[in-house]
Amino acid sequence: MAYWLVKSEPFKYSWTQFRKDKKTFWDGVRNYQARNNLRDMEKGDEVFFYHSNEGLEIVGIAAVAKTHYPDPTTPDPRWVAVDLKPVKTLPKPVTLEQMKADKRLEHLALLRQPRLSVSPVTEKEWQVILGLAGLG
DNA sequence: GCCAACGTTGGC
DNA sequence: GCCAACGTTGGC
Repeated sequence: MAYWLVKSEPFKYSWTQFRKDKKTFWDGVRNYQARNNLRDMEKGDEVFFYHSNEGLEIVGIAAVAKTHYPDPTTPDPRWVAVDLKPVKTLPKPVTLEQMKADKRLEHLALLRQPRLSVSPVTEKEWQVILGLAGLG
């Protein structure tokens, strides 16, 4: 069981929309590191859903519903997609500011590589963020 | 295989 | 809307 974090611009695809859809394809990733992370996802892995540009906060938790398959949005075989389903909305969203301010999260991949759209989260970091979200 | 140019992302 | 950071592309 591993933990991840995905980013989405709320204008493009928001958490609210995701909850309504009950499920989504996580596609359109065009970065090798992010792609490798997608490929490493196992069914049941949990994933923080982060709003970039607008909000700048983790708003919910999703889970991997289906492991990687070829990205249907491109004929290029290099890229993959996964299916995600929403698990729960955070009682208190965790902002980027909060995470930056927390010494325990200084190695968080999101903070070190802000441009990576799919990044790993360690179990320790996961627990810290759950705590900040009011789920500790 | 290197490196400059360019495009994209995302925080501010 | 700007700009810095970084990944990718393409010429040599």
